[in-house]
Amino acid sequence: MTDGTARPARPAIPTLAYALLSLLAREALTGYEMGQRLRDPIGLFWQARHSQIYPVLGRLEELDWATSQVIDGRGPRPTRRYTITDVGMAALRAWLAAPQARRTSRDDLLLRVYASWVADPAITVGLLREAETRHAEQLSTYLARRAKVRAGEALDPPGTPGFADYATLRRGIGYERGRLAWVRWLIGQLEGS
Amino acid sequence: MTDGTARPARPAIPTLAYALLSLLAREALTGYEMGQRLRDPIGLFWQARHSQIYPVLGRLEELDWATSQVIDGRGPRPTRRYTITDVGMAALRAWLAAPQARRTSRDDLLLRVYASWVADPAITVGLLREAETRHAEQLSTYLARRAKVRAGEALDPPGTPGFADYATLRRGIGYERGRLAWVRWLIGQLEGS
DNA sequence: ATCTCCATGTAACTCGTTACATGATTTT
DNA sequence: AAAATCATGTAACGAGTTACATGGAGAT
Repeated sequence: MTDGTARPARPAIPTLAYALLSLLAREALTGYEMGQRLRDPIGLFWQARHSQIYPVLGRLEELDWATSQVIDGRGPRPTRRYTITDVGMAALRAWLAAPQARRTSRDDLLLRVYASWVADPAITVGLLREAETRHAEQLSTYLARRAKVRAGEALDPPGTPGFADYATLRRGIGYERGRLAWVRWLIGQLEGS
Repeated sequence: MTDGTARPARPAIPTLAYALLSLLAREALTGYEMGQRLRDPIGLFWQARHSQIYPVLGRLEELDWATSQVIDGRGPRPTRRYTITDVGMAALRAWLAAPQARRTSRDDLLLRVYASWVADPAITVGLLREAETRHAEQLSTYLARRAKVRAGEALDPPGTPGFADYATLRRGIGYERGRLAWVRWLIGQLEGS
Protein backbone atom coordinates (compact mmCIF):
# COMPACT_ATOMS: atom_id res chain seq x y z
CA MET A 1 0.00 0.00 0.00
CA THR A 2 1.15 3.45 -0.87
CA ASP A 3 -1.27 5.83 0.81
CA GLY A 4 -2.95 3.93 3.59
CA THR A 5 -6.45 4.21 2.10
CA ALA A 6 -8.46 1.54 0.34
CA ARG A 7 -9.46 2.78 -3.12
CA PRO A 8 -11.56 0.74 -5.49
CA ALA A 9 -9.57 0.27 -8.69
CA ARG A 10 -12.56 1.04 -10.92
CA PRO A 11 -15.65 2.75 -9.56
CA ALA A 12 -18.81 1.25 -11.04
CA ILE A 13 -20.16 2.66 -14.29
CA PRO A 14 -23.61 4.15 -13.73
CA THR A 15 -26.38 3.02 -16.11
CA LEU A 16 -26.73 6.64 -17.18
CA ALA A 17 -23.34 6.29 -18.89
CA TYR A 18 -24.83 3.58 -21.14
CA ALA A 19 -27.97 5.62 -21.71
CA LEU A 20 -25.75 8.44 -23.00
CA LEU A 21 -23.72 6.02 -25.10
CA SER A 22 -26.93 4.68 -26.64
CA LEU A 23 -27.71 8.24 -27.77
CA LEU A 24 -24.20 8.87 -29.03
CA ALA A 25 -24.25 5.58 -30.96
CA ARG A 26 -26.89 7.24 -33.16
CA GLU A 27 -25.48 10.74 -33.55
CA ALA A 28 -22.92 13.15 -32.08
CA LEU A 29 -24.59 15.36 -29.49
CA THR A 30 -23.95 18.14 -26.99
CA GLY A 31 -24.76 17.66 -23.31
CA TYR A 32 -27.76 19.90 -23.71
CA GLU A 33 -29.13 17.84 -26.60
CA MET A 34 -28.70 14.65 -24.58
CA GLY A 35 -30.73 16.29 -21.84
CA GLN A 36 -33.53 16.96 -24.33
CA ARG A 37 -33.55 13.35 -25.52
CA LEU A 38 -33.63 12.18 -21.93
CA ARG A 39 -36.98 13.91 -21.65
CA ASP A 40 -38.19 12.88 -25.08
CA PRO A 41 -38.02 10.41 -26.80
CA ILE A 42 -36.15 8.17 -24.38
CA GLY A 43 -37.76 9.76 -21.32
CA LEU A 44 -40.16 6.85 -21.77
CA PHE A 45 -37.62 4.59 -20.06
CA TRP A 46 -34.74 6.76 -18.84
CA GLN A 47 -34.45 10.33 -17.53
CA ALA A 48 -31.73 12.56 -16.15
CA ARG A 49 -31.24 16.22 -15.31
CA HIS A 50 -28.37 18.17 -16.77
CA SER A 51 -26.68 18.24 -13.36
CA GLN A 52 -26.36 14.49 -13.56
CA ILE A 53 -25.39 14.38 -17.23
CA TYR A 54 -22.38 16.70 -17.28
CA PRO A 55 -20.27 14.84 -14.71
CA VAL A 56 -20.93 11.56 -16.55
CA LEU A 57 -19.80 13.12 -19.82
CA GLY A 58 -16.48 13.93 -18.15
CA ARG A 59 -16.33 10.31 -17.12
CA LEU A 60 -16.96 9.10 -20.67
CA GLU A 61 -14.01 11.15 -21.90
CA GLU A 62 -11.75 9.82 -19.13
CA LEU A 63 -12.67 6.28 -20.14
CA ASP A 64 -12.07 7.19 -23.78
CA TRP A 65 -15.60 6.07 -24.58
CA ALA A 66 -16.30 9.43 -26.19
CA THR A 67 -14.34 12.42 -27.45
CA SER A 68 -15.49 16.01 -27.59
CA GLN A 69 -14.78 19.08 -29.65
CA VAL A 70 -15.70 22.66 -28.88
CA ILE A 71 -18.26 24.04 -31.31
CA ASP A 72 -20.05 27.35 -31.74
CA GLY A 73 -22.71 27.68 -29.07
CA ARG A 74 -24.88 30.24 -27.38
CA GLY A 75 -24.09 29.42 -23.76
CA PRO A 76 -21.74 31.40 -21.52
CA ARG A 77 -19.38 28.43 -21.41
CA PRO A 78 -17.79 26.50 -24.29
CA THR A 79 -20.23 24.13 -26.00
CA ARG A 80 -18.94 20.62 -26.61
CA ARG A 81 -20.17 18.06 -29.07
CA TYR A 82 -19.49 14.46 -28.07
CA THR A 83 -18.70 11.62 -30.44
CA ILE A 84 -18.65 7.95 -29.46
CA THR A 85 -15.35 6.10 -29.93
CA ASP A 86 -14.76 2.50 -31.02
CA VAL A 87 -13.95 1.71 -27.39
CA GLY A 88 -17.27 3.26 -26.42
CA MET A 89 -19.17 1.18 -28.97
CA ALA A 90 -17.47 -1.95 -27.64
CA ALA A 91 -18.41 -0.98 -24.07
CA LEU A 92 -22.04 -0.52 -25.12
CA ARG A 93 -22.08 -3.93 -26.80
CA ALA A 94 -20.51 -5.54 -23.74
CA TRP A 95 -23.18 -3.96 -21.51
CA LEU A 96 -25.95 -5.35 -23.73
CA ALA A 97 -24.64 -8.86 -23.19
CA ALA A 98 -24.04 -8.42 -19.44
CA PRO A 99 -26.52 -9.97 -16.99
CA GLN A 100 -29.38 -7.70 -16.00
CA ALA A 101 -29.99 -6.94 -12.36
CA ARG A 102 -33.77 -6.49 -12.31
CA ARG A 103 -34.60 -2.96 -11.27
CA THR A 104 -36.91 -2.24 -8.42
CA SER A 105 -39.84 -0.03 -9.28
CA ARG A 106 -41.91 2.23 -7.12
CA ASP A 107 -45.43 3.09 -8.16
CA ASP A 108 -47.16 5.87 -6.31
CA LEU A 109 -50.61 5.16 -7.73
CA LEU A 110 -50.55 1.48 -6.80
CA LEU A 111 -49.47 2.39 -3.29
CA ARG A 112 -52.36 4.83 -2.98
CA VAL A 113 -54.82 2.23 -4.24
CA TYR A 114 -53.44 -0.25 -1.72
CA ALA A 115 -54.20 2.27 1.05
CA SER A 116 -57.39 3.64 -0.51
CA TRP A 117 -59.80 1.55 1.57
CA VAL A 118 -59.17 3.88 4.56
CA ALA A 119 -60.66 6.86 2.72
CA ASP A 120 -63.93 7.86 1.12
CA PRO A 121 -64.36 6.16 -2.30
CA ALA A 122 -64.90 9.61 -3.86
CA ILE A 123 -61.30 10.50 -2.94
CA THR A 124 -60.05 7.36 -4.65
CA VAL A 125 -62.14 7.98 -7.75
CA GLY A 126 -60.71 11.50 -7.84
CA LEU A 127 -57.12 10.34 -7.88
CA LEU A 128 -57.94 7.67 -10.43
CA ARG A 129 -59.53 10.24 -12.74
CA GLU A 130 -56.40 12.35 -12.48
CA ALA A 131 -54.31 9.30 -13.41
CA GLU A 132 -56.70 8.47 -16.25
CA THR A 133 -56.19 11.92 -17.76
CA ARG A 134 -52.41 11.68 -17.53
CA HIS A 135 -52.28 8.23 -19.08
CA ALA A 136 -54.72 9.15 -21.85
CA GLU A 137 -52.55 12.14 -22.74
CA GLN A 138 -49.39 10.09 -22.72
CA LEU A 139 -51.03 7.43 -24.87
CA SER A 140 -52.14 9.93 -27.49
CA THR A 141 -48.62 11.40 -27.59
CA TYR A 142 -47.22 7.94 -28.28
CA LEU A 143 -49.92 7.14 -30.84
CA ALA A 144 -49.17 10.36 -32.69
CA ARG A 145 -45.50 9.43 -32.76
CA ARG A 146 -46.32 6.00 -34.13
CA ALA A 147 -48.62 7.46 -36.76
CA LYS A 148 -45.79 9.71 -37.94
CA VAL A 149 -43.46 6.72 -38.24
CA ARG A 150 -46.05 4.69 -40.13
CA ALA A 151 -46.78 7.55 -42.52
CA GLY A 152 -43.40 6.74 -44.05
CA GLU A 153 -44.85 3.37 -45.18
CA ALA A 154 -42.52 0.42 -44.61
CA LEU A 155 -41.14 -0.18 -41.14
CA ASP A 156 -37.40 -0.27 -40.67
CA PRO A 157 -36.15 -3.85 -40.24
CA PRO A 158 -34.61 -5.23 -37.01
CA GLY A 159 -31.00 -4.16 -36.58
CA THR A 160 -31.74 -0.52 -37.40
CA PRO A 161 -32.19 2.41 -35.00
CA GLY A 162 -35.64 3.00 -36.52
CA PHE A 163 -36.77 -0.47 -35.52
CA ALA A 164 -35.42 0.00 -31.99
CA ASP A 165 -37.38 3.27 -31.75
CA TYR A 166 -40.51 1.49 -32.89
CA ALA A 167 -40.03 -1.45 -30.51
CA THR A 168 -39.69 0.79 -27.44
CA LEU A 169 -42.56 3.00 -28.58
CA ARG A 170 -44.74 -0.08 -28.96
CA ARG A 171 -44.06 -1.01 -25.36
CA GLY A 172 -44.90 2.52 -24.24
CA ILE A 173 -48.25 2.26 -26.01
CA GLY A 174 -48.94 -1.15 -24.49
CA TYR A 175 -48.08 0.09 -21.04
CA GLU A 176 -50.35 3.13 -21.24
CA ARG A 177 -53.22 1.05 -22.63
CA GLY A 178 -52.86 -1.51 -19.86
CA ARG A 179 -52.79 1.18 -17.23
CA LEU A 180 -55.80 2.95 -18.68
CA ALA A 181 -57.82 -0.25 -18.83
CA TRP A 182 -56.99 -1.00 -15.22
CA VAL A 183 -57.76 2.54 -14.00
CA ARG A 184 -61.11 2.49 -15.82
CA TRP A 185 -61.96 -0.94 -14.46
CA LEU A 186 -61.24 0.30 -10.93
CA ILE A 187 -63.33 3.44 -11.36
CA GLY A 188 -66.18 1.24 -12.57
CA GLN A 189 -65.84 -0.99 -9.51
CA LEU A 190 -65.84 1.95 -7.12
CA GLU A 191 -68.75 3.74 -8.78
CA GLY A 192 -70.77 0.58 -9.19
CA SER A 193 -70.87 -0.12 -5.49
CA MET B 1 -32.51 33.96 14.88
CA THR B 2 -31.05 31.97 17.69
CA ASP B 3 -28.25 29.92 16.16
CA GLY B 4 -27.32 31.62 12.90
CA THR B 5 -28.21 28.65 10.69
CA ALA B 6 -31.18 28.29 8.36
CA ARG B 7 -33.21 25.23 9.30
CA PRO B 8 -36.24 24.08 7.38
CA ALA B 9 -39.20 24.05 9.79
CA ARG B 10 -40.54 20.71 8.55
CA PRO B 11 -38.42 18.36 6.49
CA ALA B 12 -40.46 16.64 3.79
CA ILE B 13 -42.14 13.32 4.61
CA PRO B 14 -40.71 10.57 2.42
CA THR B 15 -43.22 8.38 0.53
CA LEU B 16 -41.84 5.41 2.44
CA ALA B 17 -43.51 6.86 5.55
CA TYR B 18 -46.88 6.49 3.83
CA ALA B 19 -46.02 3.03 2.58
CA LEU B 20 -45.39 2.01 6.19
CA LEU B 21 -48.57 3.70 7.37
CA SER B 22 -50.53 1.81 4.72
CA LEU B 23 -49.23 -1.42 6.27
CA LEU B 24 -49.94 -0.28 9.82
CA ALA B 25 -53.47 0.76 8.84
CA ARG B 26 -54.14 -2.97 8.37
CA GLU B 27 -52.33 -4.45 11.35
CA ALA B 28 -49.77 -3.64 14.05
CA LEU B 29 -46.31 -4.76 12.89
CA THR B 30 -42.67 -4.82 13.88
CA GLY B 31 -40.03 -3.21 11.67
CA TYR B 32 -38.91 -6.63 10.57
CA GLU B 33 -42.41 -7.63 9.51
CA MET B 34 -42.77 -4.40 7.53
CA GLY B 35 -39.53 -5.30 5.77
CA GLN B 36 -41.03 -8.65 4.77
CA ARG B 37 -44.17 -7.03 3.38
CA LEU B 38 -42.04 -4.58 1.44
CA ARG B 39 -40.69 -7.55 -0.43
CA ASP B 40 -43.99 -9.37 -0.67
CA PRO B 41 -46.89 -8.59 -1.14
CA ILE B 42 -46.37 -4.87 -1.65
CA GLY B 43 -42.95 -5.31 -3.23
CA LEU B 44 -45.01 -5.22 -6.42
CA PHE B 45 -45.12 -1.42 -6.14
CA TRP B 46 -42.88 -0.38 -3.23
CA GLN B 47 -39.68 -1.77 -1.71
CA ALA B 48 -37.29 -0.81 1.04
CA ARG B 49 -34.41 -2.35 2.94
CA HIS B 50 -34.45 -2.53 6.69
CA SER B 51 -31.74 0.14 6.84
CA GLN B 52 -34.18 2.57 5.30
CA ILE B 53 -37.18 1.43 7.35
CA TYR B 54 -35.89 1.80 10.91
CA PRO B 55 -35.03 5.52 10.71
CA VAL B 56 -38.48 6.22 9.22
CA LEU B 57 -40.13 4.35 12.09
CA GLY B 58 -38.41 6.72 14.50
CA ARG B 59 -39.80 9.54 12.45
CA LEU B 60 -43.35 8.15 12.64
CA GLU B 61 -43.14 8.08 16.41
CA GLU B 62 -41.81 11.65 16.55
CA LEU B 63 -44.75 12.79 14.43
CA ASP B 64 -47.09 10.78 16.65
CA TRP B 65 -48.32 8.92 13.59
CA ALA B 66 -47.53 5.61 15.31
CA THR B 67 -46.75 4.36 18.79
CA SER B 68 -44.63 1.39 19.73
CA GLN B 69 -44.41 -1.07 22.54
CA VAL B 70 -41.59 -3.45 23.34
CA ILE B 71 -42.63 -7.07 22.89
CA ASP B 72 -40.89 -10.42 23.31
CA GLY B 73 -38.52 -10.93 20.42
CA ARG B 74 -35.60 -13.04 19.37
CA GLY B 75 -33.25 -10.29 18.23
CA PRO B 76 -30.30 -8.97 20.25
CA ARG B 77 -32.10 -5.62 20.59
CA PRO B 78 -35.58 -4.87 21.94
CA THR B 79 -38.31 -5.76 19.45
CA ARG B 80 -40.96 -3.08 18.94
CA ARG B 81 -44.45 -3.48 17.58
CA TYR B 82 -45.86 -0.35 15.96
CA THR B 83 -49.50 0.70 16.03
CA ILE B 84 -50.96 3.47 13.89
CA THR B 85 -52.55 6.41 15.75
CA ASP B 86 -55.63 8.45 14.80
CA VAL B 87 -53.26 11.23 13.76
CA GLY B 88 -51.46 8.70 11.55
CA MET B 89 -54.71 7.56 9.94
CA ALA B 90 -55.61 11.19 9.25
CA ALA B 91 -52.16 11.77 7.71
CA LEU B 92 -52.64 8.75 5.44
CA ARG B 93 -56.06 10.00 4.32
CA ALA B 94 -54.64 13.47 3.66
CA TRP B 95 -51.86 11.97 1.54
CA LEU B 96 -54.38 10.01 -0.54
CA ALA B 97 -56.14 13.23 -1.44
CA ALA B 98 -52.91 15.18 -2.11
CA PRO B 99 -51.86 15.83 -5.72
CA GLN B 100 -49.61 13.17 -7.21
CA ALA B 101 -46.24 14.13 -8.60
CA ARG B 102 -45.82 11.58 -11.38
CA ARG B 103 -42.82 9.42 -10.64
CA THR B 104 -40.09 8.98 -13.16
CA SER B 105 -39.37 5.41 -14.07
CA ARG B 106 -36.22 3.81 -15.36
CA ASP B 107 -36.43 0.62 -17.34
CA ASP B 108 -33.22 -1.25 -18.00
CA LEU B 109 -34.71 -3.63 -20.55
CA LEU B 110 -36.24 -0.86 -22.66
CA LEU B 111 -32.92 0.99 -22.64
CA ARG B 112 -31.11 -2.13 -23.82
CA VAL B 113 -33.63 -2.67 -26.59
CA TYR B 114 -33.20 0.96 -27.64
CA ALA B 115 -29.45 0.33 -27.98
CA SER B 116 -29.77 -3.25 -29.27
CA TRP B 117 -29.33 -2.40 -32.96
CA VAL B 118 -25.58 -1.95 -32.36
CA ALA B 119 -25.16 -5.62 -31.43
CA ASP B 120 -25.74 -9.03 -32.94
CA PRO B 121 -29.48 -9.95 -32.89
CA ALA B 122 -28.57 -13.18 -31.05
CA ILE B 123 -27.39 -11.07 -28.10
CA THR B 124 -30.69 -9.22 -28.04
CA VAL B 125 -32.71 -12.42 -28.27
CA GLY B 126 -30.65 -13.75 -25.37
CA LEU B 127 -31.49 -10.87 -23.09
CA LEU B 128 -35.12 -10.98 -24.14
CA ARG B 129 -35.34 -14.69 -23.30
CA GLU B 130 -33.92 -13.97 -19.87
CA ALA B 131 -36.56 -11.27 -19.38
CA GLU B 132 -39.25 -13.62 -20.66
CA THR B 133 -38.35 -16.19 -18.01
CA ARG B 134 -38.41 -13.61 -15.23
CA HIS B 135 -41.76 -12.18 -16.28
CA ALA B 136 -43.33 -15.60 -16.75
CA GLU B 137 -42.25 -16.56 -13.24
CA GLN B 138 -43.56 -13.36 -11.76
CA LEU B 139 -46.85 -13.79 -13.59
CA SER B 140 -47.36 -17.31 -12.29
CA THR B 141 -46.64 -16.11 -8.74
CA TYR B 142 -49.33 -13.46 -9.11
CA LEU B 143 -51.77 -15.89 -10.70
CA ALA B 144 -51.27 -18.33 -7.85
CA ARG B 145 -52.00 -15.55 -5.40
CA ARG B 146 -55.16 -14.61 -7.23
CA ALA B 147 -56.29 -18.24 -7.38
CA LYS B 148 -55.90 -18.47 -3.61
CA VAL B 149 -58.02 -15.34 -3.13
CA ARG B 150 -60.70 -16.63 -5.49
CA ALA B 151 -60.82 -20.01 -3.79
CA GLY B 152 -62.62 -18.19 -0.98
CA GLU B 153 -65.50 -17.57 -3.41
CA ALA B 154 -66.93 -14.03 -3.23
CA LEU B 155 -64.60 -11.11 -3.70
CA ASP B 156 -64.38 -8.51 -0.94
CA PRO B 157 -66.27 -5.33 -1.89
CA PRO B 158 -64.58 -1.95 -2.53
CA GLY B 159 -63.68 -0.18 0.70
CA THR B 160 -62.09 -3.28 2.21
CA PRO B 161 -58.39 -4.17 2.46
CA GLY B 162 -59.16 -7.38 0.57
CA PHE B 163 -60.45 -5.46 -2.40
CA ALA B 164 -57.40 -3.17 -2.38
CA ASP B 165 -55.18 -6.27 -2.38
CA TYR B 166 -57.08 -7.65 -5.32
CA ALA B 167 -57.01 -4.37 -7.26
CA THR B 168 -53.22 -4.02 -6.99
CA LEU B 169 -52.71 -7.71 -7.77
CA ARG B 170 -54.84 -7.33 -10.86
CA ARG B 171 -52.57 -4.55 -12.08
CA GLY B 172 -49.51 -6.70 -11.41
CA ILE B 173 -50.98 -9.45 -13.55
CA GLY B 174 -51.87 -7.01 -16.32
CA TYR B 175 -48.38 -5.56 -16.27
CA GLU B 176 -46.64 -8.91 -16.49
CA ARG B 177 -48.94 -10.08 -19.28
CA GLY B 178 -48.33 -6.92 -21.27
CA ARG B 179 -44.59 -7.22 -20.83
CA LEU B 180 -44.59 -10.88 -21.81
CA ALA B 181 -46.63 -10.22 -24.94
CA TRP B 182 -44.23 -7.45 -25.95
CA VAL B 183 -41.09 -9.50 -25.24
CA ARG B 184 -42.48 -12.42 -27.26
CA TRP B 185 -43.48 -10.15 -30.12
CA LEU B 186 -39.95 -8.73 -30.20
CA ILE B 187 -38.31 -12.15 -30.15
CA GLY B 188 -40.57 -13.13 -33.06
CA GLN B 189 -39.51 -10.05 -35.00
CA LEU B 190 -35.82 -10.67 -34.41
CA GLU B 191 -35.96 -14.36 -35.22
CA GLY B 192 -38.16 -13.89 -38.23
CA SER B 193 -35.66 -11.68 -40.00
C1' DA C 1 -20.77 -27.57 12.39
C1' DT C 2 -23.18 -24.60 9.27
C1' DC C 3 -27.08 -22.32 7.45
C1' DT C 4 -31.28 -19.80 7.67
C1' DC C 5 -34.43 -17.04 10.08
C1' DC C 6 -35.45 -13.80 13.54
C1' DA C 7 -34.46 -8.80 14.76
C1' DT C 8 -32.62 -4.03 15.04
C1' DG C 9 -29.53 -0.59 14.32
C1' DT C 10 -25.46 2.48 12.03
C1' DA C 11 -22.02 3.89 8.36
C1' DA C 12 -20.55 4.67 3.89
C1' DC C 13 -21.62 5.24 -0.47
C1' DT C 14 -24.20 5.93 -5.02
C1' DC C 15 -28.05 7.75 -7.47
C1' DG C 16 -31.12 11.44 -8.40
C1' DT C 17 -33.41 16.10 -7.59
C1' DT C 18 -33.45 20.90 -6.48
C1' DA C 19 -31.19 25.05 -6.11
C1' DC C 20 -27.43 28.26 -7.24
C1' DA C 21 -24.76 30.57 -10.87
C1' DT C 22 -23.99 32.87 -15.44
C1' DG C 23 -25.31 35.08 -19.77
C1' DA C 24 -26.72 35.66 -24.88
C1' DT C 25 -30.64 35.16 -28.22
C1' DT C 26 -35.32 34.64 -29.52
C1' DT C 27 -40.17 34.81 -28.70
C1' DT C 28 -44.38 36.78 -26.47
C1' DA D 1 -40.28 44.39 -20.54
C1' DA D 2 -40.64 39.65 -19.41
C1' DA D 3 -40.28 34.98 -20.36
C1' DA D 4 -38.52 31.01 -22.72
C1' DT D 5 -34.68 28.76 -24.94
C1' DC D 6 -30.02 27.81 -25.49
C1' DA D 7 -25.97 26.10 -22.72
C1' DT D 8 -22.82 24.39 -19.04
C1' DG D 9 -21.32 23.80 -14.69
C1' DT D 10 -21.28 23.18 -9.06
C1' DA D 11 -23.40 22.56 -4.32
C1' DA D 12 -26.50 20.71 -1.14
C1' DC D 13 -29.61 17.50 -0.07
C1' DG D 14 -32.75 13.46 -0.11
C1' DA D 15 -33.51 8.66 -1.54
C1' DG D 16 -31.87 4.11 -1.81
C1' DT D 17 -28.28 0.23 -1.61
C1' DT D 18 -24.51 -2.26 0.40
C1' DA D 19 -21.78 -3.32 4.14
C1' DC D 20 -20.82 -3.54 9.10
C1' DA D 21 -22.35 -5.09 13.65
C1' DT D 22 -24.61 -8.22 17.08
C1' DG D 23 -26.61 -12.50 18.78
C1' DG D 24 -30.18 -16.21 19.85
C1' DA D 25 -33.22 -20.22 17.96
C1' DG D 26 -34.21 -23.79 15.00
C1' DA D 27 -33.27 -26.64 10.90
C1' DT D 28 -30.03 -29.48 7.91
